[in-house]
Amino acid sequence: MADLLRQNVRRTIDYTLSDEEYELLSGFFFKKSFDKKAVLAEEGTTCRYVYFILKGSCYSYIVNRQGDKHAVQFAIEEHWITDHYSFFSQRKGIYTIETLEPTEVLMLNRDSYNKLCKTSHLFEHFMRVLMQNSIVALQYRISKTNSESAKDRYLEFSGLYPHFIQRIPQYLIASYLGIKPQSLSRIRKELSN
Amino acid sequence: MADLLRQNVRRTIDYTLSDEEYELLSGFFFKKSFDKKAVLAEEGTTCRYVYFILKGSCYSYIVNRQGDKHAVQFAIEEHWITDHYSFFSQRKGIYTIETLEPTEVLMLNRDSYNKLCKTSHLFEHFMRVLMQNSIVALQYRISKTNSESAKDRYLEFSGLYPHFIQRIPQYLIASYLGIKPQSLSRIRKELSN
DNA sequence: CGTTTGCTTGAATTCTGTCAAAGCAGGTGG
DNA sequence: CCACCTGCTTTGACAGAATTCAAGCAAACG
Repeated sequence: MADLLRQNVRRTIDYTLSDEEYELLSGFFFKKSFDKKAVLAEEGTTCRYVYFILKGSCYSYIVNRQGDKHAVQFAIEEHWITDHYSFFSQRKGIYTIETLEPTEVLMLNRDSYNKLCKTSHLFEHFMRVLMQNSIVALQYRISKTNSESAKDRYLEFSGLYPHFIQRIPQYLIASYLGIKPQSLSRIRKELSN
Repeated sequence: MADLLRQNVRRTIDYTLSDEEYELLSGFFFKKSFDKKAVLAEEGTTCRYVYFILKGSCYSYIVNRQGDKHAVQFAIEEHWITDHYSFFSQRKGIYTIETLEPTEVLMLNRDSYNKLCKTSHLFEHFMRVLMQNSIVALQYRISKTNSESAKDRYLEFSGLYPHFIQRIPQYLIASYLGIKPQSLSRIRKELSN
């Protein structure tokens, strides 16, 4: 799909951009391709972009004091990803974002983001609804993390995001679910009986 | 503070509402008082309002299959709370929101919320930034839940929200942190040595 | 003043993590 | 084209952390 961004706007706020509107909007983004394992944003340095995935996939993770990586978010085609903390505050990032495959993205920097929000009520609306949806998902994830067993969380995850199960290595899914790869392996073994 | 809402707008988007703007805005809200343990929103029924706390405190929780309550969010003065999922989708709620003390709130229903967003770029901006801030906090909480021990999570929580420790019963804080009250009690004992 | 509610503590159990090793698959270079 | 390497998954034995069950206690409440 060439106009993945236009499609995303339509899906999100049920509004179809005219050709002029679409041209205007996409003028603020620029397209870029990354290899597998490329770093889009790095802990310790300011995250300067929000990324919209056109093709490929990536994930964000945090590193704790012991040096372990913990997956925070996955993003595939038509998903948005950034270090929200760093991007909005312009402070040092706390997450690293890395591609899982060769990946093509649209990038929007902070100035463009601000300008779009300021000059276009429609864009601000779009962003508000995107964030609304994120909050719903994040809060749901938190409540499930605290109230369900690892097995049930895995079942729910694989039900909600079957395409992720295909494309994302198991040790990252384990870390996303807050368990070790060995534990996930045992859960899967138990479920296969 | 009489104009807690005006103060919240100023703090959030660094903009001071004129008297007319403030009058116009607050005309969409209505004020209401609740007893302790009053239910503001209930699992299974559509959540019709977002609440802004003027005085008092409340919390949202989810109930799992085993019937255990799990605290999802706490809200005190100048905080916003709702069942985001239900409020925005207008479907049956998945969280219950209950007061912890006698509590005074401003309530905004879905129609007013929509109308405000549609007619006022400023309000939409305000909401967008509120949500942006929520996402930062929620994502941070998820990453810490998955990467830190219960002890470290408690230490961080009590450092970030010392006022919560004062006002919120320990068993709810335990549930917010994803552990049992007995475990939190043991953690606190260990920390006091 | 008795009842309820929340916090603490102990002992036994269950679940997840840790450590170590082996198996497996895909990719690379000889 | 095959052998090897590397990264990921699986498995087993054991250690450790959190839960469960149960009891006791103190403060708050009606």
